[in-house]
Formats: sequence, C-alpha cells, structure tokens
Amino acid sequence: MPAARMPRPAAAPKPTPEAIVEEVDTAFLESLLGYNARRAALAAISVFLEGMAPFALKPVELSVLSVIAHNPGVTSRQLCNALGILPPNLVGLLNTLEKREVVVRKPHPRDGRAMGLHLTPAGQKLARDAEKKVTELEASVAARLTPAELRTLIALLKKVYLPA
Amino acid sequence: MPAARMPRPAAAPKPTPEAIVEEVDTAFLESLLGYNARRAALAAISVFLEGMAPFALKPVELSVLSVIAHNPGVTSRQLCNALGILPPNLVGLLNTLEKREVVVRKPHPRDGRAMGLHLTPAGQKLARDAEKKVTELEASVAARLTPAELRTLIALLKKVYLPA
DNA sequence: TATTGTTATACTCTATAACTATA
DNA sequence: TATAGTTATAGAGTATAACAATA
Repeated sequence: MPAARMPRPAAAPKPTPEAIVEEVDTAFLESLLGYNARRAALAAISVFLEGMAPFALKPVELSVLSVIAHNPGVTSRQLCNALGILPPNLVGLLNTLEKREVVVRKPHPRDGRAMGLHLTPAGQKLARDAEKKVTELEASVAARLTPAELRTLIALLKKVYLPA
Repeated sequence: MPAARMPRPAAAPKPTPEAIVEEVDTAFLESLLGYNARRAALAAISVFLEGMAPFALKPVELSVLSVIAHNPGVTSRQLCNALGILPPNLVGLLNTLEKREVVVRKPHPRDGRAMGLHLTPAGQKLARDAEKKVTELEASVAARLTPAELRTLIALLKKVYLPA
C-alpha cells in the first residue's frame, strides 16, 4: 500500500543553506594563464615600488627612461608604440621627466613635427643606476626560480605577447 | 708656420646631434620578468575583453563569480583575500552582480557581521558558460605554446607570486 | 578591543575627441 | 590628406579613512 501523500516537513532550523567555507578554492582561476600572469606582474610591481622608492621612479617612468637611454633621439610616437602607451598619456610623463632635468625634447633633425628625445647627463646616470637596481630587484622577484627557469619563463611569456 | 688661430667655424647645419632611430631597442626591458609578465597579462586581458563581450563580464567579475561558484557561502572578506581586492572596491562589484540577479548576499550562519555569498541558478549557469568560454579563449592566448609549455609557464608564474 | 561590511572620497591609470603644426 | 605632439576630459581601477553592527 502506497504511503499517504503528506506535506514535506518544514525545513529544519537552518536559517540559510549551511554554507561555511574554510579555505577558498581558486583552482579554476589558477588554471588560467591570464590570471597567473597578472598576479605575477602585480607581485613584481610591488617589489619594484618598494625597491625603487629611492629613485622616485614609477615602472612606466623607468621604461621611458630606459628606452630613451638605449635609443637616443627616439620620438614620442616610437616610444608609445614600443611601450603600449597612448600619446596623450606620454605627454605628462615626459613633462615630469623634463622638469626633473633628466630628459630633453629636441627638434627632430628630419621631421619638423616630431621631437627627438634625449637624456641629460643626469638622466644617463639615473638610467644607469636605476637599471642596475631593477636588475637586482629582479633577483628577489625570481628568488624561487633557478636561472634556467627564469630564462624559460621569460621566453614563454614573450611567445604569448610578441607577434610571431 | 703654425696656422693662425681662428674661431671655429659655426657648426655645420646639424640643428641637433643627428640622431635618428630606425628600430626601437627594448632589449633591456625585455630582460625583466615584471615587464614580460605585464605585457603577457595585458595581451590575455585584451583577448578576454573581446571574447567575453557577449557575457558582459569584466575579468574581475568573472573571478568573483567563479570563486563564489566554487565556494558557495564564501564571505566578502575571504573573497578579497583570495583575489587581492580591497573591501571597499568589492562592494560595487557585488552590487552590480546582485542587480543582475546572479549573486545573492545571505546572512552568514555563524557570524552576524559577515555575509555569505551565493549564486542564483542564473548565476550558476552564467558561471558555467563563462568558465567554458574563458577556457576556450585561453587556447588562443596560448596559441604559440605547446600544452607542455603552457603547463610549465603557469607553474613558473605560480612560483613567482604564490608564497612558498 | 577587533573585525565585517559599508560609505565617501581621492588618486592614479587608461581612453577618446579635437586642436596645431608640419609632411 | 595624413601624421606628431598636445590639450582637455571622461572613465576605470585602486587606495585610505571612518562609521555602524557584531564578535
């Protein structure tokens, strides 16, 4: 004989579906290349900001300084293309660096619209010292990697973002 | 008989130290882990934004959705710690997702101060579909890497940012 | 007293449109 | 007409201080 049909008893006094998370599982995100690359980049930036404080250089400012150092006469447009900066946002960076008297804008020898970017002697020294320091900081970011692993890591990252 | 001392002729018509850069050398920056990680992360985000447009989910929103999906009842504080988001900035994210009716805040069963975060059925479907899509997009980001290289890359990135 | 979630707010970063001078 | 540099401005992302409710 079939059991009589009866209303289900009211749920036991669980004010919510008892759900308490002890440890947060982020396994899915950690399987994603983009997520891991971003977390690693943020870790590196954190080390950079701390270690570069004496130079008062933000990451993008060191990038600008370094590219000018290795490419004297480079134009703003070339800098923007190389670093992925938009032209309006480079203007303020260059103004800051020019006020610090480490960068100078000179008229371009062949194109009257463009400016050739150069470092002052002080800028050359700053670029040298800052590049040396950031190279040291890299070692602490990559502290848990062997030299071979670091080389592999950088090579694989380049395969991700550099055009084939 | 010594040539008479005469003023040096005005410099030849070189208005500036002839400096024309053909190709920009970024070798120094490309030797830095942080620079490469950031460029790779930006490349991945670009692919994400394009491919995830139909879902109208920003990267951080998918992260939030995914963590809640895999950790029902997780608190805001736990989410912030897991994803590196500051609590004031999570509030707006959760408000947006709650207005979309994919996330619900429920009172925490044991801690009256906290909120347990849960997905609605629609949120569960969105999380499933979005995770599937982002997994596909990963393949295009890592198109130039072999499966083994991708595994190596992710493992090495974790060694950079995860505590030993 | 310490912690969770929240509000308000400020600062930085990034993006778009439009102007000028020159090519 | 197209491009280089610039201006102004808007939007997104990220940061700190302070408060109410609860532990």
